[in-house]
Order: sequence, then C-alpha cells, then structure tokens
Amino acid sequence: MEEGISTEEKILKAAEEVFIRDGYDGSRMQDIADVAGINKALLHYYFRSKDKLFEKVFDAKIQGFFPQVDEVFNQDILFIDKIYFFIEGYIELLRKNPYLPLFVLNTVNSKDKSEFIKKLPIQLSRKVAESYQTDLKKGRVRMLNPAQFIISLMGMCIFPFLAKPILLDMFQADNVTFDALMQDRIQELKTYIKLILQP
Amino acid sequence: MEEGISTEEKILKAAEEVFIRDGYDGSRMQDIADVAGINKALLHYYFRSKDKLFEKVFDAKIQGFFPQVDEVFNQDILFIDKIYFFIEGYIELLRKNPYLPLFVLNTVNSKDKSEFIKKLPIQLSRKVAESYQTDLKKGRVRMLNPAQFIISLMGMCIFPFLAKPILLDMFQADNVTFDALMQDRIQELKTYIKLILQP
DNA sequence: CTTAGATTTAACCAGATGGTTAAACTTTTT
DNA sequence: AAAAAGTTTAACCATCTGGTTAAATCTAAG
Repeated sequence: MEEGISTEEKILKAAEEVFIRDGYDGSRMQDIADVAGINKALLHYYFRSKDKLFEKVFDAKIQGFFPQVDEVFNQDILFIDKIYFFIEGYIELLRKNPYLPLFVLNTVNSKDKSEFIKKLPIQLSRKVAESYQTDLKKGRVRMLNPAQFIISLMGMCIFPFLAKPILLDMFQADNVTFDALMQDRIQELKTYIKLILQP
Repeated sequence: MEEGISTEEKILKAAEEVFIRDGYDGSRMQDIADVAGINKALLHYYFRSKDKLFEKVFDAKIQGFFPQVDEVFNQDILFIDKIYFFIEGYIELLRKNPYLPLFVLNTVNSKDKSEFIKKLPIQLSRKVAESYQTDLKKGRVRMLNPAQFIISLMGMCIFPFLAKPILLDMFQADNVTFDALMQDRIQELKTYIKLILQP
C-alpha cells in the first residue's frame, strides 16, 4: 500500500479490491484492513459499516459500467458509427476492468441490494433508441426492435468477460490469447452490427 | 416441503434454492435446514460439509447450463437451422431457470471453486465449429470466426437473464413483459443470425 | 507549550457460523 | 421380540464476524 495517500483512500482501494474479488458476502472487514495495511477499527471510524463501505465502492465503480454515452450519441454522425464508437469504448473499458460486470450484476441481482439499481446511470437505452429512430426515418438502418438490439449489443460486449474462465477452457486459451480475442472482437462485432443494421 | 420424498432430496432441493438465491458465501446451513424443514445436523449427516453439499447441487444444475447439443448438432440439417434450434432450446431453458447463469458464472469465477470449471460439459464449441466448417465448405454460410460467433450467440442468449433487474429498470418492464420480451427474443435472434450468416 | 480535535490502536463484545457429539428415536434385520 | 442399523434431535463447540470502546498517539490551533 502506497505512501502519501490518505487512510480513507487506502481503505477504498482495498475495499474495492476485496469486494470485487470476493463479493460482498465473501468479503471480510479484516481482509480489507489487511490489504489496506491498517487496523480494522478504522474501517468503522471512516465508513461506519460494511454496508456503507460497500455502497461507497459501488457508487465509485458503477459510473464505469455504462460508459458516458453523451459524447458518442450526441455527435451528428451515422447511427452505425455511434454503435462502432460505443463498441470500441466499451470493450476497451471492459478490458481495463474485466471484473466489473460480475460485480455489478451480482449487486443488482442480490436481494438486499436491489435498490442499488437506482444508482445506475441509465441513459443508454433512450439515447440509442432516439438515435436509431432518426436514422430509421432516413432509411439508413433496417427496421428492428431497439430494446432487443441494445440487449444484444450489451450482451455481446459484456458476456465474454463474465464467462472468461469458461471461455479459457472452451478455447484452450490463456490470458494473453483471451485478451487478443477481446481486441479482435471489436472488429468482429462491428461486422455483425453492420450486417444486422444495413437496410 | 413435501411429503414422500427422502430427507436427502429435501436437503438438495432446499440447498439448491438457497445457494441459487444467496450464493455460496451468503448461504447459511441453518437457512437451508429451515427451508428443508429439518434439523441442521442432518446436513452434515447426509452431506458432510457445506462444500460438499454445494458441489452436489452444482453438479446437478450444471448439466443444464449447456443444453445437450448432440441432439441438435448431430442432425443432418443446415448449420443455420441448428443454430435456430439451439436458440429456441436455450432460451426456453433459461426462461425456466432464469437464475442459472449467474449461479454458474459466480461459481466458475470464484477463486476457490475455479476447478469446478472442469465439470462443465463443454462440447458446444467443437460441435458448432465442425458443423460450421461443413456448411462453409458448401458455401452456405459466410466466412467468420467460429469462436467469436459462439461467444456472441451465447452472450445474446444469456445476458438478458443476468441483467434482468437492469433491463426491467431500463425498459420500465415488469416480470410479465420481460418474459414476453424473452419469448420475442427468439425470433429476433434468428433474424440477427440469418443476417450474420447468410453469404 | 498546552489544549483541543482528529486519528489510530489493541482489546473486547455479542451473536453468527459450520460443524460435532451423544442420546433418543425409528426402521430393518435376525 | 430383541438387536442392529439407520436417522434424527438438541445441545454444544471453537472460531469467526462486524462492530464497539477507551486509551494512546498524532496533528492542528491558540
């Protein structure tokens, strides 16, 4: 654990690591303290409870689950190009935060944290749908169900990171080849999207 | 809890419910005993430990994560039709077992159960790839990366069930409309697959 | 320098947890 | 019917867990 950062920050970094690795139920306050290199009582001094600490970590990480769509979708460009940019951005983001999807999905699926769903900055569906309708009217894209399209797009981006251990086994891959696969996947998904969208 | 079934079966049913609902770390042996309507000591009498009980449940459920692909892929039909059958079968299966994906993915991603990956009956990738090559040679399908295709196919089938709470919020849906969306999704995915595969 | 406020420490706490034990009870076998 | 085997129970156990407490230590302010 590095010098020069506050105890609060040490705790947040350690908590993030442990919560992501072990999940909420599997995480121990003593483990977080050990990783942070501090006395366990400080966790309560600074954050009051395990719940609140988790919430703080979740709040910090959640902003990354849905990348800022404004920059992409407010541009005056073709819908399909917006989707390309989205794919590039999202897969890059997931490559840097490969454990994020499972962390978020576990949280929103857990029964005592389902209200955390309200914390998700979900503008994606609206932005995509509006942008899609614009291009549909101009005959630039095929008619399809925007909701289903968004689900598919997200599924194709996110799923491999969730299923990484399975895919490593399935394709006799290691971390290096998996990452290359994810790199290649950007182009692959663009191809699919083009085939699906072009009228 | 029903009459006429053995204590062992009672425990397995209850354990399945609780492990799926709360995850391994979040599950308590007393909870499982309560759901089963038995004394907690019986869990150890019949299954020796929480670990072993979990493994038994996992073994039972895992067979369903990858549906039997033999029936579908051994048929002498077009590759694309095989994929259609796969989609129908898999989405139906997931609609009946909506919590299964998260259960499995959590298990294979957890650090002390990663060896469970070996229990997955993974013939899917090989079957799909072989079948795809056959049709490729006959010019029935477009050239693409089979691994990426499989990942996408599975992602589009599985992801919505993992992200259900998010999607409910995102699309202002409830359980009924979500299920209808999953029903409709079969046709939608077939459309995508057709567009992607046709030469 | 002293005081006040902030931070940290080590010990402690009540309840929870997976698991154990021995006795009681039930079913099967002889 | 009695004995043996199998099942169940209630109590118990050592350890773990999130959290608390009061004293010690550190830092900032006057």
